[in-house]
Amino acid sequence: MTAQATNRAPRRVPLSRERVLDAAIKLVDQGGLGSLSMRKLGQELGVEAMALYYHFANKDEVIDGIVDIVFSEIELPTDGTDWRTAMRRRAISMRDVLLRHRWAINLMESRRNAGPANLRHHDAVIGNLRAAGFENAMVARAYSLLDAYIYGFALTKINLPFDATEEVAEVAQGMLQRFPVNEYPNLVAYIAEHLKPGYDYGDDFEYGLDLILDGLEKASSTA
Amino acid sequence: MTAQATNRAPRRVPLSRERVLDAAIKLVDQGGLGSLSMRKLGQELGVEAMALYYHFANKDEVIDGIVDIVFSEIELPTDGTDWRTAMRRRAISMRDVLLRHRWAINLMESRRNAGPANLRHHDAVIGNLRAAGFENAMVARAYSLLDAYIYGFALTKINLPFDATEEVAEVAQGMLQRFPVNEYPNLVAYIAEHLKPGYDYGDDFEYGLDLILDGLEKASSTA
DNA sequence: CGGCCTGACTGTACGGTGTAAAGTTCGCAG
DNA sequence: CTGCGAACTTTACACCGTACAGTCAGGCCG
Repeated sequence: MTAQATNRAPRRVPLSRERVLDAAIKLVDQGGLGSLSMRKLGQELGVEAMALYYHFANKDEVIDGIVDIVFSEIELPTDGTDWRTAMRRRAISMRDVLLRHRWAINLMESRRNAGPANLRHHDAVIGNLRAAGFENAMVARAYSLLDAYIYGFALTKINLPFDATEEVAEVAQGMLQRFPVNEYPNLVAYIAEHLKPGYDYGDDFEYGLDLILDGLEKASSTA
Repeated sequence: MTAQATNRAPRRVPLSRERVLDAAIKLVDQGGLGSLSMRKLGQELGVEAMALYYHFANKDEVIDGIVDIVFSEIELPTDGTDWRTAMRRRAISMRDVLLRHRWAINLMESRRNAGPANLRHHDAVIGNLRAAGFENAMVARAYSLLDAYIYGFALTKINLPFDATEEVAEVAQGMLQRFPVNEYPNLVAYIAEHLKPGYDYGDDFEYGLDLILDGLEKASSTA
């Protein structure tokens, strides 16, 4: 039972891409992309920063990795689901994922090295639309429109400089206070009438989503 | 005619917020947000980095400034224009502006200190929709939907890791090469059939925009 | 068993970043 | 001429990504 008996474990479990990426996601979910530094990441793993470069070529490769993890969390269309249901579920799942990983939005479509989950996702969506009879031009339009809406919604919602509903009016008022009264009458009226506590900007997501799906359905049936 | 005669101009024209912001926009339009540093900005203006802190509290204030300049470039609805025309023109103008200042998208809705152009923009859009008879809840939905689409489209288009149409297929092929053949059959088929030279992803913007405007029009008329 | 190799990691260093704090210089008011 | 305040510079600090060289344990070969 002495320590050296059973070859007492290598002085430390070696790193792995997976362990590093998990730690990176944790860091970044907490403090945003800005709080992901190689030094902090190393610290989180009990290792010097430079150790990470044994497993990743550079920081970008780490980011590629966590982006693909985010993609893997989005619900894929299952075979045979009709396109409208599949797209609706995907959109809502994607919005949830993006809101859970607020840092990811800017990166999802910008990486030159798409990971397997990313490609799988695109493959499944395109497959579902093609199976539903959409021709290529229509696949492109539908996909572009839906993704733009989902990303854009997540982007605007995440970037809103307030979180809780209660604060909305306050922040808005604060912004306006620095300007002459009645400089922005419509904005003022709108805020006063509409931004009451209880209003959640996020509720409008499904309204817009269904409006878009309606439009696509009509377009695909008359084509 | 000697140099000291007419009080030979202060050793140098002093900085101004405007001059600084112009230089900042120039830097950032060329090399992205990442290439905006206080030192480079100072250098651009023939001044040490710390001189900027006499005119701006910090770098964030500089960014607030250039974001508001971007807002000021978006075409505002003019009084009396019917909402659909106004929204369509605004959307296209906004897309153009965002594509011209690719770095701005992430920042447009995230700044805690909205500038005057930003507020003026919101005021004008809300004013137009209200004048068209949209009630507050509908104003919120329409605005949210349109902005999400515009931002999302700009975001996905800008983030596309290729520029010229010609490259699209190549880049896509490059991504796929690292994976087993037939791992992503739908994606492969789609790329082969649709991403021919000549296809411009950006052309789909107006299709989606009109689909959304159609939906909003129907909703507002049946309300 | 001795020697060596190699996988995994550490140490040190360089040029970059934002910005706090103090020092400098110059035009102008008194 | 004095003094002051606006505008700018100097210096410094803590942090960043990462190049490059060094270290050290475990496994393999003779």
